[in-house]
Amino acid sequence: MNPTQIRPAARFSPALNRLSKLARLDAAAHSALSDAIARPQVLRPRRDLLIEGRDVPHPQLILSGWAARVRILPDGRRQFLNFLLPGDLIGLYHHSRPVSPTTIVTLTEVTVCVPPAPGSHATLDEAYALSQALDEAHLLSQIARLGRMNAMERIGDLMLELHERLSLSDLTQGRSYELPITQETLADALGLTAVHVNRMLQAARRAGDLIWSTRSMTIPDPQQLARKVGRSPVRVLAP
Amino acid sequence: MNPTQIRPAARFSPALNRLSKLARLDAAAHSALSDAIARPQVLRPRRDLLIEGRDVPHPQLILSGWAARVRILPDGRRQFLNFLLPGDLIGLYHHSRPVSPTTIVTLTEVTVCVPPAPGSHATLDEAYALSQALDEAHLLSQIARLGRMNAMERIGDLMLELHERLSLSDLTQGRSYELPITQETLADALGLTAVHVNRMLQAARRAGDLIWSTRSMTIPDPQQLARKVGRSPVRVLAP
DNA sequence: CGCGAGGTTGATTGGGCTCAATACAAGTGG
DNA sequence: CCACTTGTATTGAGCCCAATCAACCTCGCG
Repeated sequence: MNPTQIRPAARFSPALNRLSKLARLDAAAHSALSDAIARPQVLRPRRDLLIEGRDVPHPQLILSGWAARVRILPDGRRQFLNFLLPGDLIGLYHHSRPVSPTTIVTLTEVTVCVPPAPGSHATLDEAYALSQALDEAHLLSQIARLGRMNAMERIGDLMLELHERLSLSDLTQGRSYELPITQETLADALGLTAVHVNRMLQAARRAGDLIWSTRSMTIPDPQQLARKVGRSPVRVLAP
Repeated sequence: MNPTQIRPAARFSPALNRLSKLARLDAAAHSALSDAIARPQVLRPRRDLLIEGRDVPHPQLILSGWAARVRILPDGRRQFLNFLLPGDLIGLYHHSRPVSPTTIVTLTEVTVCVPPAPGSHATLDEAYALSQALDEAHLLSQIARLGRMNAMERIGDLMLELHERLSLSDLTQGRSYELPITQETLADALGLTAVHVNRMLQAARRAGDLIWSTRSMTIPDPQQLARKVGRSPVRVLAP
């Protein structure tokens, strides 16, 4: 079956699911979101979704594919600041005339839409706020990762985070998930070189911690890996 | 003159100034903020302002002193995620029952107050949103710093950022500012060891880039240093 | 005067980088 | 169908930046 023939609501259900799980959307919010999703926009890989220093015209919701915030140093060194996955919001600010603090670039083919403006549905606003809080928590984790973890721990920790995040939008298959990025991209997210990431991934496989093959990642024992790298799950909500 | 005898509005003017500069506060917002500032709370160094995983009871505004978000790894490694300076807001979330993603600890004696709740003054909300956007931009910078800069660049870049931020609240004296933290604290913010920070600070002095003495930092030529470490100022607002 | 925190210095080690070559698969055009 | 290109992954050798370990110094302060 050709995936383009699937109804948007079904094709982009991961993004919808994520927001629905964050806050229980009422019928009106859900319907407004569905309407927005019905007007998707597709971008090829390596296209800019936002550009550092430019005005942010409106927020966007990732419906499918992977993107990343990126910062390039004057001499060409590149750092991916965080990954943006289906269900993630970008460019959502609450002040007037916002300017993007970073460029956001697509890593794969990406589908986005313009979500309902904040302030129209209380439950949706709650989902937006939660999404933003999660985003902040992930940035903080990224800082600790880069500042105080060694290469092996960084990789393990990030792979666990991605599993955690993707499972929120039902994009995991048990202990596996699609990881549609190159080792070089991974390196630029982890503050390492591609060569070293390659060696560490092999070491992780030998240790039975991570199995990477053909754009897919498997974590045989997430609990054990979490213990090994000293990771605790991200939480922003009281139980 | 004993500083405790100064009126709160004057003593804590740096924090007030910062928020006033972010958005032009109208009289009502300014007065509400002044009322809040009139009920300050003082904390000694090394006290927790928020604890990771615990409920956030209400937002807080730093009136004086330095604090930091911190993450401790199970084996004791410590990473300061960002510094919190006078005028910075903490624990401001827009969803119900927020939980703090990190512990926040005072580095010096710190004065805080509970700022007016969001939603009561439009200009104040604008200032809150801008403050939050700046905060996010600084987190992103911290990620690039840790991921892709060497020790010397990290130090220069952070010292420039602090100068930039402190000047927003008029806490700079020309090219100098008070830096009331130890080299070990700096090391934990920069993902380095205290020993190495010490060596690099000496090298920076020899190079004429930074002059650190008795808790005070001077940047003889900010422009030149910015060029040297490849830094561009943080902006979140269209001009 | 003794103590402790913070700062300084030297010697050594090592994790991750650099440079370089090779392998391999997917296109792509002749 | 093959030659060629391009992007990605892999492997090896050597080096360097920052960590580690260990003294020692300085100063404020009880």
